Amino acid sequence: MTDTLPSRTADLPAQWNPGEVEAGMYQRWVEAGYFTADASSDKPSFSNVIPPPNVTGSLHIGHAFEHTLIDVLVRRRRMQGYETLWLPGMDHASIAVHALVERALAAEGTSRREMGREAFVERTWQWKAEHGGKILDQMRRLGDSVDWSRERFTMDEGLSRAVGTIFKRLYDDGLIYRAERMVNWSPEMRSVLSDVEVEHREVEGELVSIRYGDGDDSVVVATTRVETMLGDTAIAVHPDDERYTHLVGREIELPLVGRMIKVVADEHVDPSFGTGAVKVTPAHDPNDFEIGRRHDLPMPSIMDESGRIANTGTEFDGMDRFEARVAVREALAAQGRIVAEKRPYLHSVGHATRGSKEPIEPRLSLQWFVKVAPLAKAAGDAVRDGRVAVHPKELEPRWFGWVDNMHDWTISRQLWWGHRIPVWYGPDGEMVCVGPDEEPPAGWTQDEDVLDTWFSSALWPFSTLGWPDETPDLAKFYPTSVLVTGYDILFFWVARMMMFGLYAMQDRGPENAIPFHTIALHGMVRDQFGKKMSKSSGNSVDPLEWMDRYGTDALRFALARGANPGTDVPIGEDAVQASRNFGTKLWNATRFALTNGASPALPLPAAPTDADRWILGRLREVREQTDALLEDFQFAKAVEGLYHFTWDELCDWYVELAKVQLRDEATADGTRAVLGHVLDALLRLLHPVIPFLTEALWQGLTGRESVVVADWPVDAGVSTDAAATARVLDVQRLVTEVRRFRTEQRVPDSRRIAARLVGLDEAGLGAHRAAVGSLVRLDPPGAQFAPTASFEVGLAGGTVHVEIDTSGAIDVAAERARLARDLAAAQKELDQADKKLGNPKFVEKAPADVVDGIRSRRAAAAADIDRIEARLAALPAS
RNA sequence: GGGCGCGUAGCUCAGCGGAAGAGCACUCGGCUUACACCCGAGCGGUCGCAGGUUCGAACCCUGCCGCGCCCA
Repeated sequence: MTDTLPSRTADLPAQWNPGEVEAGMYQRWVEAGYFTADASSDKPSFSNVIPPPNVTGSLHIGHAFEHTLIDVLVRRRRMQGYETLWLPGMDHASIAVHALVERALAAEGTSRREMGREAFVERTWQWKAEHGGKILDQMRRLGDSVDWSRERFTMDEGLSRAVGTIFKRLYDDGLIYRAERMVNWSPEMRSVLSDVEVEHREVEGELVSIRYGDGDDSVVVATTRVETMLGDTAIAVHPDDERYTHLVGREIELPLVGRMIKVVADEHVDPSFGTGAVKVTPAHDPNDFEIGRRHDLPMPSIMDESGRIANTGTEFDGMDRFEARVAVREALAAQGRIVAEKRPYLHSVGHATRGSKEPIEPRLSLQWFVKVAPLAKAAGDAVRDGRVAVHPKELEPRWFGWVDNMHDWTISRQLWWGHRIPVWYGPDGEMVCVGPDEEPPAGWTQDEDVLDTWFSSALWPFSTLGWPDETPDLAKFYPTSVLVTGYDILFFWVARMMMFGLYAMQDRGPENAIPFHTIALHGMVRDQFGKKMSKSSGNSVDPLEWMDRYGTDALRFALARGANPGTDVPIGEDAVQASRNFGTKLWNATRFALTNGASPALPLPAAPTDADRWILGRLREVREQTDALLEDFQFAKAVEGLYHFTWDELCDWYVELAKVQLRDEATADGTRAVLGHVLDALLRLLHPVIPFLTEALWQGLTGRESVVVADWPVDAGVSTDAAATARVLDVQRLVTEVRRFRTEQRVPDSRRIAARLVGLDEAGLGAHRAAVGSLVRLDPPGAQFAPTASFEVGLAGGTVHVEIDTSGAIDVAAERARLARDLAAAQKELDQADKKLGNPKFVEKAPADVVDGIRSRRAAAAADIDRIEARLAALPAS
């Protein structure tokens, strides 16, 4: 009886109302200091940095996904006794912020150039204070167990110092250089972009064929960017192309401009494309630039930084590039020089992925670069020699494909929001790189440009820990343990973090220079049909809405449950709802347990029942499996396993069996202990995934402070009992068969019917008579028991003969149909087994255990057939 | 054009050499004293196609068809 154990259900509301509880619960966790790391701790460390979100950003489903995975890892390690640090923060998103602030300025009728650098930067800080960092509050709603006391921003003083320090080192080592190169230019931002900030897309343009020169000395070339002809300095043909041999070395007049340009022979020209002759604009096309270098051609720039035609001395000067494209074509047409036009013509054009999204313009420009070859090689080697693991391993080729073929990285940006390049120029063109503690020579001027945001993000795993100073944090938490991020941005900051980490920390030796031991890659969140989410297709979702509707835990559970390593995660509202339902199920099961006096504080029974032994054994297996899967970043399988255990085993079977055991004084206390013990462990195992719900339930169950800082479940010394498990499985099989019979015979679920179970003792299930009766609502046979139907159920322990009084005639046709289905299944089984066993090569070559398995399956099938046929024969004719 | 990957139940996906699985959806029956956000029972698949290896192939190999992504 429950007399000695006060019911604690009173502590637990009948329903879980996440919206009312989550925020307060999170605040308590933060105030209790659970998430604050201690660098002086003796515990082993588990640290990771959040891949810094953009200061302009707000939480989207991809963040929710990534943060859920990280939080699962972090919360588990915390419970396992690690000194955990999950460090939050943001990057300053130079281009995105510029786009925002400049748009606001334009609306006010001014511009950054008008207001000047200092005022602009001030204005931008103000913008950040007012609007930046929405995502940080949203992280609180998600339950991220981050250490807010260590929050960082890439423009913080300390992090800026790190930027200056590494720039100086790289510069002094010759790994940063300034050069005039063909770059991706954004006329709208008036800045260069790096290769990874440009995305090539197929667009409909035009292909215009133009005749240069006249008569026998003329050549036809084709282009999609007609306006660039103003900057042509040559025509190139393949050296073996006999059509043009007579022209090579001669000069042809460039239409509209009047300049004489050379015809050059170059191996890289594809003679089969178009006319086999190409116009060469060295200052405005990467391929042409290379041709220009090989043939020492002039490289006049014909466009200014905002994409307007300039310095051609033609009427087109001052026109925008797209305007000029039309005007130049029309002018050429007027001269009869247009030979052909294809429109629309599908071709690939680079577009800015940040800020403006406009087509980028290849442009010759003086910029700062990082010489990546040695750094990228080190980044590749770290994975090659196993110092850094990539999970899942299948994505390693993607990593190598990138770092082994990396181009030099353009790090200067013609922007003001960011870290200004620490190079100063003297009056006579001298140049000096000034370190953080150094003073520039008087009268010298600093480079105008700022650094790419990723230059500072690349330092994130150590700049946030205090580098370049040798801080306790750095000593304790670097290298970080794992970087969880999407495979789609492996090239963005992950590669850069690796390069800079290995470089900056090289004094620590190869093992300890790495920024993280493991790169765990996840996929992208897609809609429920597997389609990419995007604003334009209208299928993107707001995670906050789902959190409002179903609670944070439901969202986290749904996301984690879909997280197979490195693959995309389709998710729809259905999945979130199903996860909410799971939480409710767990809630109700715990309430049931509490109502019945369950407690983990009770001693496990000295003489556990089969059901006790079974569920404790299963708990052990599930715990071990969960551990193994989480160690391998297999979130989906881990969560799925816990879902199955909770719902299909604990709730569907153990709780139902427990109801019987609780009615019996001999087993009641043991059941309370087992229920309490299993739920205690289960709630801990689930806590990293659904922190809020488990906290409420666990506190209710244990009366203790918080599951956040509870110990991760370990071996309780209970091993799986094979015999007890077999008996429980037999009970399940028997119960299911009787339920099936009841359903087919249309006996209402609520109606209790009398039945006799013959052979139960012989099958080893004597102790489960009451349980079976309870689970299928059977009454013991009374004095007047007169069965109207009977059937046999073959179990591992023996055959049980079920006699049932259905209080009337049975539906013979339904029973016959049921038996026929069973017979067909058994017959198929028998045939398959016979076929295998009839093959001498199978018996000879297959492993003995496989052959034995088939033999016993055959025997079982044969027995089933005999039984079913006998039963069919005994049925009255219908 | 080069590389990587994927085609398994209506949908989304596990399984990757020895009895075809899950969630959701669907059908039928149930307010059975934790839970109708639930319970019980069910329906549903020549595992893209064609060859090959093997005693045995959804799983390994080859080719083809279809679909993604990354890099040119």
